[in-house]
Amino acid sequence: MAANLTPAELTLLGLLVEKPRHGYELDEVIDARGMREWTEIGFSSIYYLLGRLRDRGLITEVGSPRAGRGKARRVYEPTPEGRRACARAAEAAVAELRPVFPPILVGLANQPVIPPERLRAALDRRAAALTERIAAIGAARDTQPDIPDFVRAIFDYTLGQLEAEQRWLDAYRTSQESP
Amino acid sequence: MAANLTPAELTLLGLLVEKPRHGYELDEVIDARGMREWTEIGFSSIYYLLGRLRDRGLITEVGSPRAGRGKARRVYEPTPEGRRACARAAEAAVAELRPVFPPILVGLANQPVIPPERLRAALDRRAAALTERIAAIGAARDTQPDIPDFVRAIFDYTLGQLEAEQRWLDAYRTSQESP
DNA sequence: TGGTCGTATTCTAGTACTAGAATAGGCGCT
DNA sequence: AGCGCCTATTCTAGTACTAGAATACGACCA
Repeated sequence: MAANLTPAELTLLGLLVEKPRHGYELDEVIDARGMREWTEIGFSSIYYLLGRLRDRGLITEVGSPRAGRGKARRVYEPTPEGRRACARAAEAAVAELRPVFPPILVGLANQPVIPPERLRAALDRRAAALTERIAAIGAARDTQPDIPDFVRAIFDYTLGQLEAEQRWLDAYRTSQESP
Repeated sequence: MAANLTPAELTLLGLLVEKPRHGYELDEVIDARGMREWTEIGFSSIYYLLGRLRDRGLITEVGSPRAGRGKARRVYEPTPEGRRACARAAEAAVAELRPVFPPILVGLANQPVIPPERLRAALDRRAAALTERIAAIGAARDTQPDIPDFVRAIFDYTLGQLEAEQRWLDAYRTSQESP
């Protein structure tokens, strides 16, 4: 049994399950869907990851159509084993509670070394960024017409986390104000 | 100006600002405070990271006391530059809103490939794990007597995130039940 | 005095990943 | 035909990190 897929591998494999694609196209899709930031898949790692998935027998080259000018593309699609691995990995990712601790926690752990006024300013900056991002994500969710159920779930999850952070931050800032 | 510190580097440096320590002791402290999981600092990377911090002039060896039997320890303490870097990095970590996207999002993005009954079971498992962890963290926070303010903040932040996820999960599960 | 125990560090070899340059190769134009 | 152009892939060299084995070395004990 192959080792589990990393989040990045699962992401690419999932896009290939959706439909066969070639490397360059994967890069474009990642951009188009705004997945660049959170998947942390850089351009240069796409071919590398594709190579690994292929070596593990999870995807296979399905043909090399040529589009207008340009070098021949290598289009990949998942093998049956790849489809199974994708479902298994997605299921595991949904079930596994592996809290990911954002850098702010490390920052808070070192809070005593930050001069108080700088700490306050840093918290203010975070609050502003938070408000802005919540608005942006809310807008993205509400303006798009026919979001599939599962995409809406991603928006909602993210918004829930951000709003929880906002509440925490409000409480923490007031508690700092009057010690 | 040195590049920014990674979370792992900031963690170690922060522990050294607290008080001078040697490698083995850092490993013990990380265990004792339950930081192993979320900092993701393995034993074997401690000396590696210490070496890098030293090469960058952020810490310096302060002596090699010997304790009972055993090889000479190398005790490090931060340099003035190291203290500054620590404060700067901690401040940046507090201010910077860099959402960290947990694997569940990748799982949700691939939700359509998961058979419905397996998805439901996976969500159930997550709910159980979530309840358990919330209870454990709540207990840890409330049973310890004199938690410093900033440590309580870390607990509260984490609890807030987990509870938000719990609310989301409840809503999502019921929405799945009756499509 | 020599063995072995416990503590702490260092070394070795390997994996994973990344940035950016180099390359491949057909298309369209003149 | 030949030349530049555009698309897409592949290569090169390096960084970062990790697991686990190997080593160092004084203390303690027979």
